[in-house]
Amino acid sequence: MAKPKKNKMPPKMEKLMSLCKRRGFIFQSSEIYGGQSACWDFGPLGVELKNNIKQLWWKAMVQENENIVGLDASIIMHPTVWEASGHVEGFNDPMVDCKECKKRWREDMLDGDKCPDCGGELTDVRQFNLMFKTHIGPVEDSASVAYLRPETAQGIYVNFTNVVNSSRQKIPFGIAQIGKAFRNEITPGNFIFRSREFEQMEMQFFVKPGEDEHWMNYWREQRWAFHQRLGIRQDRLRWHEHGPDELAHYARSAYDIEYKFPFGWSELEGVHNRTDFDLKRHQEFSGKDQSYFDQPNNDRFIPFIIETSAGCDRTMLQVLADAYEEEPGEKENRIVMRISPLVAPVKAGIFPLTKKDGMPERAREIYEELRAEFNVFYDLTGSIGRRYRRMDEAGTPYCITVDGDTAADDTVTVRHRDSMEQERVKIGDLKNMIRDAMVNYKRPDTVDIFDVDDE
RNA sequence: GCGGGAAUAGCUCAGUGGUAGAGCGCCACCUUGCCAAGGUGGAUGUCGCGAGUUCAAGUCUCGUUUCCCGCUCCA
Repeated sequence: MAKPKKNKMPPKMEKLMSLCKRRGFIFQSSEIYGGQSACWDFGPLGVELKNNIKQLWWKAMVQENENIVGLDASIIMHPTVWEASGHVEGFNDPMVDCKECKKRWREDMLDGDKCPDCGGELTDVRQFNLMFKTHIGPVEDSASVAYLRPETAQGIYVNFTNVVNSSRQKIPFGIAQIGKAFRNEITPGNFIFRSREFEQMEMQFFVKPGEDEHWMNYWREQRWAFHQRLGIRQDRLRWHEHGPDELAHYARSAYDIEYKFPFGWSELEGVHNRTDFDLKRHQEFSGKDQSYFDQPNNDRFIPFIIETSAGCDRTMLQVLADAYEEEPGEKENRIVMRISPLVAPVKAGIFPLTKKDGMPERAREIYEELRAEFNVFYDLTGSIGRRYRRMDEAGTPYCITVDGDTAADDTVTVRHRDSMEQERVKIGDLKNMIRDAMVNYKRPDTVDIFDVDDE
């Protein structure tokens, strides 16, 4: 098994990053200027994949649940929001470094002024603020200070009463949002796993106190099912329950879904019981009533919140890492991305077998027909095998080839990415074939030559 | 921020003081009836940046910037 080398990331991560750049999934931000650390740009294939993941999440939340509605809140919010949320206090960590062993500690977690590890002398306290600070208006004085949101959830909480009053939703109901969040991480890294600008997919579910643990269980099941829908290998997913010492200040219980990345088991998303902490705090800081009136039962209460909070970029990295495989080939390894057709950036490549006998023209006709419904790709450059392999790296599930028989019987060769098998398919059946694959995809059980040991 | 590593073509790298290189990839044409075949031609570099030493610096010295890995945290 491949062990990570010193000063190196795991081999599979290097391979994956290389492919992502080569094929146009992910580029480093501002690369021509030397790069901006922990910021990433999504290329032509990457933005398709990411959009597909977001659309699937939105469908699973908003479209398939009549008691969940959407929201798109502003990134810059009133600064008091972050006092109420605890971020101004909680995201300001006083840090000290040991002058001897160079370890870093949170000053408020230490007893003395000596390093707990080696007993060395510690540096003076430095404040680390995890929130990006900016200024509203042209003058940089303290009155105009503002923060980029470090999480999207608060945009939902502060709109709770707006949604109740405008949408006629009754508890229990949820508000879903996809959006960017920003954290000035001290330790970003592992490709897009932890970046300073990232995207969250959050659904906050408002429930009656006492029914909170029931809904925790319900949403845990729903979120687990989502990853199966993404076509992720199940043996690489697990739950992690937060122990009492891990729980955030707002949480009563918390579960994380973890994925076995090439760099180890890491958190993908959380399902948290946030109690009535958030709405109570906003009621306190804003002076506006945040309670909900249950008319049929003549009952007034501040709802509990069950939060499902997923990292969009992490989910994308999960899909990419789970998909990446190398198989021994005759000359060199075949690299194939086994991405589910549901979220694959390109659903099919359409090729003329040769440039003769009107094949390019016929292939373009099919291309025009299919691209009205799917993202498909036309290519006539290089040998047919080379074109197949290019599509393997893009994660394209089907290659459709027009050959000499096509003109006679209106059939094409369909080459399957996962099995590498070929079959004749009627041109008129192509759309249904792709639609069906997007619903019924089953990832083959394959051995990953880069797989890491269990921890 | 602290410690370590690194920076040469799109990618992987070679080049230890004397004209800037290879493989792969990319583009064009030829060839090609199904898994990175072959041929011909082509584009692409202030060797991260700035000083210094030297007749001469990708190469030696100093500085600097950036990235990567590790350290507290989390989506």
